[in-house]
Amino acid sequence: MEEMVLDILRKHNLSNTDSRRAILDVFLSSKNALDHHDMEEKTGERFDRVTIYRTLQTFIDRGIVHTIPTADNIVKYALCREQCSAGHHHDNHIHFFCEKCGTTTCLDETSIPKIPLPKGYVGNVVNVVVNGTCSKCGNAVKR
Amino acid sequence: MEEMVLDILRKHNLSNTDSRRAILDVFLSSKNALDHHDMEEKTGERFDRVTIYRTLQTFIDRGIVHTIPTADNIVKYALCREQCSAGHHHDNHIHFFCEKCGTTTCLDETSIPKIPLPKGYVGNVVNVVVNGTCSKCGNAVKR
DNA sequence: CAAATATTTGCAACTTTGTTGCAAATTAAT
DNA sequence: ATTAATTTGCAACAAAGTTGCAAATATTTG
Repeated sequence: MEEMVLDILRKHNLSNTDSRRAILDVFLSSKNALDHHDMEEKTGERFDRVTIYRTLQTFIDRGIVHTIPTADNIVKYALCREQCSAGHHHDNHIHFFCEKCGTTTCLDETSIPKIPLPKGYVGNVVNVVVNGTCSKCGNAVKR
Repeated sequence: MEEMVLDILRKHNLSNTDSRRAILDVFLSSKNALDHHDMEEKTGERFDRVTIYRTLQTFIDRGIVHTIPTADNIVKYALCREQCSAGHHHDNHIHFFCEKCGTTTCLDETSIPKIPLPKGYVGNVVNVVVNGTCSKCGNAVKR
């Protein structure tokens, strides 16, 4: 895990600092997307809010992390899986927002269908967020 | 136009007040989705921020307006077209966010394709936001 | 390895966005 | 026209996000 973190930093030409390592660690050990507040908490409150904002922004700029616009209007961040590069994100998966537990997940198994656009519109990145009940919360109900 | 506004209020059992009329007016005369700030501006700064927040919320609750989660993470509001009712939105169209001019538009001509979900997930509302270049900005480039 | 340079961090201060309680004003009902 | 219900604005607050700058840390170079 630690090796993975260093690898990511090296690959993207980022200097190896405490906060970057800590934040990447949190991402790697979390199944769900996280917001700024989660990140403060999970890094043990040992970094300034500003540092976290700036680190997340750096990761976005380098294509390490992408944001997910969810219905509750809090920016959530998640690791990019594939071929994202600086300034260009290609997260081709669907995001799922669970209305019961509030978690946002990247559905890596899925891919976004082709979206037909009216004449004159040129699409770039497509965001699909499905709101509903996740597998964990749905199963709980059946009991 | 004025008649339309009153009609909407009557249909949803809402009392006829200055701010509600003004805000509906703005929606009816705007092609794009608007955020809270836009709304303050376009109503001529004559309402308190709180009133605008509350009025927008009321409209959402009644199914008159829906929100659009965009990449820039500012809540944008737009009129519901079809069969939205209190507590249940059915906006089945795609939203388009223009990276050049920053406007968010409802593409009424479109509809959201069926999104296949992994086992265990139950979908409810699906949000599709395409980022790209809108017809206006794309044409401008060609010159 | 140490000095020089570049980058990153934390602090303070601030802006923007959104919320809540309550009294005054407006709207609707009788 | 009076009463009852709803809506508004104000004040105060909370949370989210940004900026400038000096101190601290990381990297480079000799």
